[in-house]
Amino acid sequence: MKVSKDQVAKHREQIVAAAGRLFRERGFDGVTVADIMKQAGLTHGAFYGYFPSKDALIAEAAAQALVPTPQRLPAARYVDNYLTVRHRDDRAGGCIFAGLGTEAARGSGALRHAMTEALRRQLDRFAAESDGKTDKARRRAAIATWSSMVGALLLARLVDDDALSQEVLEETRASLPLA
Amino acid sequence: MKVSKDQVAKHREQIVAAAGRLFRERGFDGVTVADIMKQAGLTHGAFYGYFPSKDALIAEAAAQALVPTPQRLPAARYVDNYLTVRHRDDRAGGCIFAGLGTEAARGSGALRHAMTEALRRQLDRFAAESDGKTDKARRRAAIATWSSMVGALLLARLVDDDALSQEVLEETRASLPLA
DNA sequence: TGTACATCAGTGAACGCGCGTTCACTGATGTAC
DNA sequence: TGTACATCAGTGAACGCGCGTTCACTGATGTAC
Repeated sequence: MKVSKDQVAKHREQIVAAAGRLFRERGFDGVTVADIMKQAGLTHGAFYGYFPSKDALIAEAAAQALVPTPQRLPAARYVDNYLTVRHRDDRAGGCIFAGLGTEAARGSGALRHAMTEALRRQLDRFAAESDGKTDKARRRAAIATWSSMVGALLLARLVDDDALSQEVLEETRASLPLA
Repeated sequence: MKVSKDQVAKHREQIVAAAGRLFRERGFDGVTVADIMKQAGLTHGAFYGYFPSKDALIAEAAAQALVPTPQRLPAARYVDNYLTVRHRDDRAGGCIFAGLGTEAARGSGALRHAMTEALRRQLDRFAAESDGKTDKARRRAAIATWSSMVGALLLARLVDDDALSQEVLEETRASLPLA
């Protein structure tokens, strides 16, 4: 049955939000359109009224999950929260780079573009809060910091030994100038 | 038709090698059993004479791709080779952590275990060649270095802007003590 | 060494399932008067 | 404001395809004599 315009807008948000969480939790190929629609409280048939394809939703869900949070923590606090067991275990709500990075590298142009723009924002932000002397030094610190963070979280999630996993998080955090 | 024991051993190696390359290139879900068998010069039906399932092959192909190369480069040279455009563009022959890491984190126990053991070897190796003063400092440097490398290569492959991609590789390399 | 036969690696058709996607239909919305 | 009707969001069955996996069969291997 037809539904009010408000409901349509709400449903669209629910679909994108459900997709963002499910994709991060299970990977792009581990989630079906029907899974997403069910989590959004609809049936799978309604999907194609909102998006032309699963790929289109992937790009939009990723872009949505990459918008900066309104309250910008200082970079140092951001880093501290990032390299934690809590973040490691919150795949559905966690960083997309560390959660879907290797799959996204083989993804659509739209997806890769959204992630590239998010990476630029992240590097600009870290560079601005770095305490290097030159622009070049600050930018280098930002790149090195972000690479470490993404790599460490990926490794911490991959490993099947909790002690090693925590060690990776802790030692990486301890090695970062910002933290 | 039946085939000699030598051929069987050769075929097994070809299957594992083809799988290792194809999985890294296209992801675990982007490659079919038939794709792998074709690349190994056989038909798909023969697959289950070698492995009980695709998952079992995934674990074995990853373990195989993770065995250390016989000639061990000094860590500094390894790092220099790792953070290059050549490695970035050689997905099929490149590092599994940066090529399949986020998918592997959702993979089977056998796969994650193989990657965990490979990570331990890598960290031990880097720590041994680090020039920190204490064991703790050397280990921290090894973890920080490897996290940066994996993260940087992942980001360099993900990005859709070649200049930014190369910048990530170069600035990460420049920030590493070992290089 | 040569021969007969049991073994078994490989082939390719087939199965069953789940996925992305389509579509005829339903019934609530919201507009025109 | 109330009523009639066109619109269209949502439903759920269905489609078509590709995948992992199975299996009856083939014919080369390698063993027993």
